[in-house]
Amino acid sequence: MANVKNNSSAKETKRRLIEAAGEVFAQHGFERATIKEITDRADASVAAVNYHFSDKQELYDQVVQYVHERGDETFKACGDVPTDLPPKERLKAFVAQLVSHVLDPSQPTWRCQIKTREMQHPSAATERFIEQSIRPYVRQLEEVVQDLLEQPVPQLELTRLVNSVIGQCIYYAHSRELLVRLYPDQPSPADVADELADHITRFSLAALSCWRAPAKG
Amino acid sequence: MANVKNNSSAKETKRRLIEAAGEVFAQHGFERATIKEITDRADASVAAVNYHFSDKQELYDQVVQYVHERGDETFKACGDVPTDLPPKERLKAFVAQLVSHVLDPSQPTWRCQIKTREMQHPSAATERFIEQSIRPYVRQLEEVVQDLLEQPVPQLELTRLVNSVIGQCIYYAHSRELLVRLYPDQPSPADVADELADHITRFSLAALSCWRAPAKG
Amino acid sequence: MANVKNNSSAKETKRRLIEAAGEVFAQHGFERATIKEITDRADASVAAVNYHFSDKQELYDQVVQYVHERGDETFKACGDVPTDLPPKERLKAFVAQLVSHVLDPSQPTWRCQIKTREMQHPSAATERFIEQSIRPYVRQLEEVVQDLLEQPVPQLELTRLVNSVIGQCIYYAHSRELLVRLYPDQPSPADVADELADHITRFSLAALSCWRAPAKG
Amino acid sequence: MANVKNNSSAKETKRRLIEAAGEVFAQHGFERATIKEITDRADASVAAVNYHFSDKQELYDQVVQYVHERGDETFKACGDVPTDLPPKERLKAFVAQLVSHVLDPSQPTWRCQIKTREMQHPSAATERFIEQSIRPYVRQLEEVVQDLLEQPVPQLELTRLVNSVIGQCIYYAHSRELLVRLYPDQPSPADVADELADHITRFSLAALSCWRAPAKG
DNA sequence: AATGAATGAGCCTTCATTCAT
DNA sequence: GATGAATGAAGGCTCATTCAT
Repeated sequence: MANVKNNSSAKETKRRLIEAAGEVFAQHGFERATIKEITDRADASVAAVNYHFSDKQELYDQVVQYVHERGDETFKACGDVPTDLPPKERLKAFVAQLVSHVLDPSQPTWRCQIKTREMQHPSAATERFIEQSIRPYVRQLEEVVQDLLEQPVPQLELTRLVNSVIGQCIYYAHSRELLVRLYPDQPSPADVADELADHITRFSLAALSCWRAPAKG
Repeated sequence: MANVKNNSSAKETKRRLIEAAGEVFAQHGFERATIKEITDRADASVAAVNYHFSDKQELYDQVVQYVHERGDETFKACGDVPTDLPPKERLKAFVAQLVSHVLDPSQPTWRCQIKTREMQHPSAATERFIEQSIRPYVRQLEEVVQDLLEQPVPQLELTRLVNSVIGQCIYYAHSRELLVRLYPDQPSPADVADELADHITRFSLAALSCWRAPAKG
Repeated sequence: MANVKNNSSAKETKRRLIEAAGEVFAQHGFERATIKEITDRADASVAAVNYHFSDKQELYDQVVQYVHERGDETFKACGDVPTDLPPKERLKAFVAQLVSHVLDPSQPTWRCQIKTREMQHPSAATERFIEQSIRPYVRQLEEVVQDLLEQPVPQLELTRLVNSVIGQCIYYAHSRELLVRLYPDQPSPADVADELADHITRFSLAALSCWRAPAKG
Repeated sequence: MANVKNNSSAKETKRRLIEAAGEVFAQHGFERATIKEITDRADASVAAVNYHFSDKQELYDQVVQYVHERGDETFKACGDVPTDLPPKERLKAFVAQLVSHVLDPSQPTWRCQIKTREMQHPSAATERFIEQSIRPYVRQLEEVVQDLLEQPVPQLELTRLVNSVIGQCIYYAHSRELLVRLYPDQPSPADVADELADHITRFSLAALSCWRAPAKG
């Protein structure tokens, strides 16, 4: 009674549910998250989830979908980095994109947490995301790295070089909780994403500029 | 299998339960893991968990404890790296220790998974582990990195340099599932841990040898 | 029987549950009473208890509440006994009210049993009942007894006189099981409540009319 | 280890178990009482109960037995009241015995609680106790009351007169919790058992001395 | 004689899901 | 279109009891 949910069109309700589900799934994980908590936050009834979505699972899937949409944009933006830029600039752009993507403080925290969870146990939607967004990104990054080297290197070595770059970036997202504890007095990574991107770029450029192929076996 | 419970001392049973719990917790996470599945694998009754441990939670805690014991050994081993070794050798030793720790193929897979989960949402036991094992390791690594540089750098910069080294190592553990999908044809990281450690060492040494302080502002 | 759940509004279901719970709690006590037995009698599923009430405990509390509601009416009725009636008549009215309250054969047996249990280990609801219903009753009874005496008596003595009256009444409720065994051939107290009230009134009037203060010390 | 239970003969252990069980059964009731709590208090292992007694039930029965033994003594003591004493003195003695029995402060509290519980739901042992101890007591009390009256009264009336006497006594035991709440500032009944016995005797004597048979119909 | 180890039975509770309205 | 009412399934936990030692 007096449950005035103004402009509660079906779409609006679905959006509220996804938003709320994102928070709850991020906080508790899929299993521990309860539909009741989600619908409470979304100001809906428990039956609403099974009405608008078929399942708890289906709701989760759509949350994941929703999370990846932003990622798609981010990574596609890398496709727009002009190919005629100097390789150093291109590396800088790629690193900056990745760092700002995983640390973007304008994004609600739960998106990053969902993404981290998904990367550990990829669902179908995430596998698609890997293929459609991450793989092209990695391919292009490989090109950039190869351009920065004096001579061609075999694929395996190129992959590892790229991994070294990406690993530095992802670390701040994956090990967030560890870093908070190890360095409680340092600024939160999300607040200095620019500085970190700059640091990683310089570290990687330094390494690549001095790179020598390993002596075999 | 192994339904022989003849020499079932209390300790033996507890060990079996922890072992089984490790697998199940790693596979499903704390919530989804059921005591029944654990006790089935350990060939015990569900009540056994509440007898030997008081709780499902207490069982999980002891699993975490058990996991960290190995980690303690690994990281303490780094304390034994002779301090009079050349800095390059020391870096190599530290990287090798970390990589082999997170990828150690002789360890059951679930230990790594539990550790990853714990690092995302550290329990009390993990917080202790961070303080007692990881922090000393990081401190020493900072010294090594500083030694490799021509001149002293401020703490924040030193921290980020260390992060760049560690990030490369952890990446192979954290993004295991992603890497499997991106490079289905490449050897599993765990099988070439030595090569990876070598690569990361060389990449980091190259970067540090060319390192220049960032221009301020 | 009565498996017709057609007009099953929420209130109706709650009522059925409370009714059934009353019987079962009375018969077995809180601990031994099982939700299953309650819901079986109420023709509901075990989960219904946690839906309509949150707890087994909450259900019990509401049963107690329900029991006391009748008591409230009874004792409040004593407030309506005209104060200008002769004291003998007022005593008779008070005794009759109390006896009929504790023995009321129109009430299901379980109400009395619950009340007895509660009086032995009062819950919060029962403490409220004591304050709101019993204490005013006792106060008024004290006045009546004082009026029946030739001269004022100290509070402690007055209290004991009132206790002597009340004790006679309650005995038939508290020692029901004992009386059944001692006097198997006598009519059940509940069936001769009027006679008992009359007897107790006459016994008490006789005592009070001859009452002399005790010799001190 | 170092579990020095000096002089722990079998009998001694049984006694400790019964003592502990009495406390726990009194506090929690049969169902809620756990063997673990009992054996903890008795400094024994949980298996000891099933070893020394066969059952939880059997343990409870022996506790009841133990409780009634004291009652037997008390009530049998009434048989020793000289029959040639004046009826008033005999009444006084009977009331004093009953009051001191139910309020005896030298007895652990739990005996009274167990007894109260048992009177509400008599077990086999209690039924025996009723027959062997209470019935003779009531018989004798009936004789005393008859002696105090000017003329013979029918059995039913005699019974009710006796009930009026007994009811006053038992009230202080049964309604202990109620009295504590109604009169928080008055002395505990157990501490003034003598005064109460005196009061009840005088009240009853006053009533009986003025007693007139009810007008029939 | 006494107990540590282990368990089966049963209970309360939670939760996703269904369905009549 | 949306929900209050209700439930089946399953899980964690407690506890009296058993048994080998």
